[in-house]
Amino acid sequence: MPEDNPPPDVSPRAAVARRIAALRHARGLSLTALAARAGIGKGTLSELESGTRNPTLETLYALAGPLGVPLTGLVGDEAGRSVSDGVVDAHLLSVRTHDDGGTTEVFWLTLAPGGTRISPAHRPGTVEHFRVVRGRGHAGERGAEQGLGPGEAHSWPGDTVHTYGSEEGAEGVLVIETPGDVPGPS
Amino acid sequence: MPEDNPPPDVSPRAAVARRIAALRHARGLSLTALAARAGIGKGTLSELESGTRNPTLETLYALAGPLGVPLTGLVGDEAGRSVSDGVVDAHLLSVRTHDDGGTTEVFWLTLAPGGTRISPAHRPGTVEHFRVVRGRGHAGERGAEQGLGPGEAHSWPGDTVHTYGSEEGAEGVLVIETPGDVPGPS
DNA sequence: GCTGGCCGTTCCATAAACAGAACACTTTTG
DNA sequence: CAAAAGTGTTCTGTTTATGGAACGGCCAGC
Repeated sequence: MPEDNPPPDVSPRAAVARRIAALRHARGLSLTALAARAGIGKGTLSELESGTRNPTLETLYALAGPLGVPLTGLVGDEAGRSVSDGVVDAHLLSVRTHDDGGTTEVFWLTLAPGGTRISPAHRPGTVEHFRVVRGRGHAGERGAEQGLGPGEAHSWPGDTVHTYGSEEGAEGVLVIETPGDVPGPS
Repeated sequence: MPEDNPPPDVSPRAAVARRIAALRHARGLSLTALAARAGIGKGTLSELESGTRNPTLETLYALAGPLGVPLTGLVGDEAGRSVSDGVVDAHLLSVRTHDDGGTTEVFWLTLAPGGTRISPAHRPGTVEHFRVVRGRGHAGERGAEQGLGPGEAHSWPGDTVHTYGSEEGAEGVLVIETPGDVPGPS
């Protein structure tokens, strides 16, 4: 049965809702005040921030002005954001979803000097490719890491435990390919 | 004269309309095909591209996936400029300028079916790397192109004439490394 | 204690965005 | 040359996002 099992809420609606509410609070504006400045109904804004509504482009545009952000600041998804843990900084450049449900993610990876990060296994069939652009580093399946200098690349299965690291620091392009077509329940 | 000079149309609606149409053409998708992949009505998409509709957030999100761009790529101003000549669509994901003046550019390349593009030599020392993610294509120094399928990669010097092409269409990640060496004043 | 102002939420009628069908038109195929 | 398959646009009824009104909760000032 197609039970609607909403995961952790990845919907763009919830993300935008959170972002608007956060920006409004940061500006010290009340819901009523922001609605007035944006020229939209306060009920609209209320339900929008609670994630129960699916705003139109023009509603978002009306809000972007008074909030002092470009439209991309409201809808900005994870692309362009960095995830950093002090050792590895992964800057997501692109996400592609393919017909079969597989995805291709492209990251700019910055490895801090002297650090190593252990990454858990991803889903079966995942493949990772890392091309070093600057510095020297090492990456690959744990126990089978390969040293890499500028211009060198290495590929490995992402569905086992793997590591990234560098002694002197390194930067490069990381491509993660996740397969689609998980045998659905049918 | 009370001519209501129709403004250059700065409305977000028209801008998004143009962007979606441009991306769709660059991918070689028909309106019908894109609507199907996005899971939206074709009438919806038609009127959306003509600028007569005010799309909701979720409609935009549905389109972003099949078009292979983040949401910001649809509503953003220049977020990731695309250069297309009908055969090759190069979507710039990232540019890095290094200390020595060298640069690394990361593109998402979409090769239209049945086309080949000849690219002139870049500056000496430039190196290009192309990794195919979907479809099949060929790339490399002219006369020494290499056939590539999903997951395969090829590197070649960018300072000679080289080509990109595909019979059935292909997509992948292209990395162009330009050396520093700029006779900087210092 | 009341009273008035502002807060955010919930409800309502209207306008419009939606999916899909019907359409005219062009290109391909036999 | 006719049939078939493709293109994008226009029309339909249904769904839903919208602005505004009504509502209860909270705090200040008389």
